[in-house]
Amino acid sequence: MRSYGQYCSIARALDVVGDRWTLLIVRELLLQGPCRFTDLKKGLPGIATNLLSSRLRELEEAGLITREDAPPPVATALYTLSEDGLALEPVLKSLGLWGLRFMTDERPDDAFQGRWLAYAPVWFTTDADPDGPPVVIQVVAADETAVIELRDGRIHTRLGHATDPDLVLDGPPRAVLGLLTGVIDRELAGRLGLSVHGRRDLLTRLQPVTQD
Amino acid sequence: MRSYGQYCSIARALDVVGDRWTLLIVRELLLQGPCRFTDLKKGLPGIATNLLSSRLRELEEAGLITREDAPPPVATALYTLSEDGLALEPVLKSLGLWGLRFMTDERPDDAFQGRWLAYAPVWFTTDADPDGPPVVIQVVAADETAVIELRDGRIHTRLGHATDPDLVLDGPPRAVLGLLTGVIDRELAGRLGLSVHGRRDLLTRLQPVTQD
DNA sequence: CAGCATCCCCTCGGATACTG
DNA sequence: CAGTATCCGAGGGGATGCTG
Repeated sequence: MRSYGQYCSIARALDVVGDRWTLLIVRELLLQGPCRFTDLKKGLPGIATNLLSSRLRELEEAGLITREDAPPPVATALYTLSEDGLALEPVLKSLGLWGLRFMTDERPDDAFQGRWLAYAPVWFTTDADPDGPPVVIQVVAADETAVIELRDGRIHTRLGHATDPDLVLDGPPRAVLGLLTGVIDRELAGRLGLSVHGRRDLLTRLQPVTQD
Repeated sequence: MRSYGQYCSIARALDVVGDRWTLLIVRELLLQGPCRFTDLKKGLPGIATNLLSSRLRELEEAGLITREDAPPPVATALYTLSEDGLALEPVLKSLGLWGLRFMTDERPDDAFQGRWLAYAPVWFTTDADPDGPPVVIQVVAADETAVIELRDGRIHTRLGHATDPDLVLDGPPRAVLGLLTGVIDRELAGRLGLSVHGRRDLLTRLQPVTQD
């Protein structure tokens, strides 16, 4: 990216991560941890391979990622976020929190991945009753499944299925994620096709975080 | 900007503000308040006028700014951040905080403006002794002057000169801003050409903020 | 002079094909 | 699997011109 040529930390940050795709590559590395080329490509539907390889080179030159040859079982290059790269997490959080306001716009062709189902509750919600009993929520959206666990005031998520969840949410991504992140209410979620089974009272445990 | 086509709030945020110059336009509107076309152009050295006008149109369509015809004394259009636009402040703060790590790189041709001297302390530092006595610091860098006032735990800045400041910092932007934001120490600032007059002990009052 | 629109040129991004 | 090579169109930068 051409430099903005301004002695301002925002402009200098954008000199490094302002290129198209760059912040989404960092998102993938934050969500998945160290990745191979193909892992990144899968997580970034639509990116051209030449762009991905050139962005990875630029990120390495800027010191945001390191490229290592993985040990024998894998035998391929692994891209890992450096300390400077990991430090972008608050930037992606605030950007994603701001972007929630656009998640209700209907764009049926948008790609959707289970990982995005998993990180949203962790980054954008808090447990309203941190001292309350543990809760296990199963979420299903667009053939992707994830488990949200509330325990000790922390929110954990993982892909896959839960055994005996307290609450099950199933529906299109807009309905499930919209309700979880608080951008739509339960009534609208229902009209968008959300089905809820189990202890729906537990939904109040998840509260949208407020910025700063 | 071409959409990323992902149902992810980070990707959707970048669909709106990921274009080149867009976030810097928002920065100007946050720092200056409502602006005329020419105010923005002055604050964004290097932007082409056609790009500025097209970005302003896109920002208006996205609902981030409003365009109003100013009352008679000005008789020109005024661009103002909407609520959604103002909500980008935490994004710019976290981005700028992250970008501080690049402010020590020497790039002599970078443009520098007094406003950037003023916002850095407000966004990136806190008063380490909020109950301490009020402090007035005069900063001078690259012919730009600003006043930093610490009072009641708050940090205020304005462009211009102070009468009888407690402390005066004068030097190249890298030295002044680097020291204020904590990315370089006093010794290095001195070697970069910083001159300090007055109560240099007051410098400890300004502490870099930590992210999240 | 403020606020664009137009032009040219060149870089960048996107899609596809191809290789170690 | 992990990229590189290539082509083409879109977008950015810069200069200039137009309109009130």
